[in-house]
Amino acid sequence: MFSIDPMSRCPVYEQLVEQVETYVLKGILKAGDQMPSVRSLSLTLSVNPNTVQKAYSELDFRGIIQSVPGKGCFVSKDAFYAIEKKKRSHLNGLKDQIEEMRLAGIEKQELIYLINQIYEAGGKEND
Amino acid sequence: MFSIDPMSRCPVYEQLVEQVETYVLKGILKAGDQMPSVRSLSLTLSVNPNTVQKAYSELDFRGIIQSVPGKGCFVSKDAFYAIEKKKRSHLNGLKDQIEEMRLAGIEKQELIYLINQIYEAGGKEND
DNA sequence: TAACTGTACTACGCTACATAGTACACCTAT
DNA sequence: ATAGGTGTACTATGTAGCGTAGTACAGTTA
Repeated sequence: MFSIDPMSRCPVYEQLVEQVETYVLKGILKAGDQMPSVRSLSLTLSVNPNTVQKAYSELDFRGIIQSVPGKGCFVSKDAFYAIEKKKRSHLNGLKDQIEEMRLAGIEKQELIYLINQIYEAGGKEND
Repeated sequence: MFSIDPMSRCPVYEQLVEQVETYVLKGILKAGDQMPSVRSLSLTLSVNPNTVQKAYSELDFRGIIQSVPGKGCFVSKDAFYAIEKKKRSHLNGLKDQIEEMRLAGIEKQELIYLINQIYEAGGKEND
């Protein structure tokens, strides 16, 4: 379910965090679902338990999972809402990138086309 | 002309590279313009000459400036084209981010509105 | 000649990241 | 109660990237 690219410039623990968020958004991980244990996931991904623990700790801090000592880690009830809220706050970052695209001569119509493509394809996926 | 945020997680030399690119896109830096010398810019920004040199080396590698030993560094003739080409290749990265926005429930119309806002404001800037 | 330019190199310190190992407290099934 | 799972905390080590410091060399220009 999870995959890691050790050669990426992005830290392993951060890759894990982002994958969990994406899976929650896609509905693959749902509220109440139990996450793999720190030790089992570290074996699966061939990384150190501390690295997984760091990712889980960050996810807990963000309110996406809830850690229960002795039992396990579970997807938080408000996980989707927490991520949605974060993504929405990142609209400003997206704005800056689009501005760079405009400066680089990318036409407005190209971006509109891109968006249409994504939203149409996304809708079809759920058919 | 240039400014650095030492507290940013983004390396200083990378901040410099991005600023030069942005200035070229905005037309503030034009082909043939001479860049500040490695040593003078390092004094202005209170960073090490090696850090500036690393940025200039990267810009040279990207074809955005041309280093001439003994004379100085000059904005390349094809600087704008090189950056435009790079930005266009980053459309895929933008696509992934928009897809994330869609998954997070951001409406298509919100993004369209954002784009309209940016392209209209950008046009007015040149009046 | 002197002062500027870019370039190259070594050395040091700092931080982030990842690993390794150990230990503790909690829960649960046996 | 015991054993084995769970999350958590801690120290120690190694590596890589980044930034700084200092020095040196070659080319250009006034």
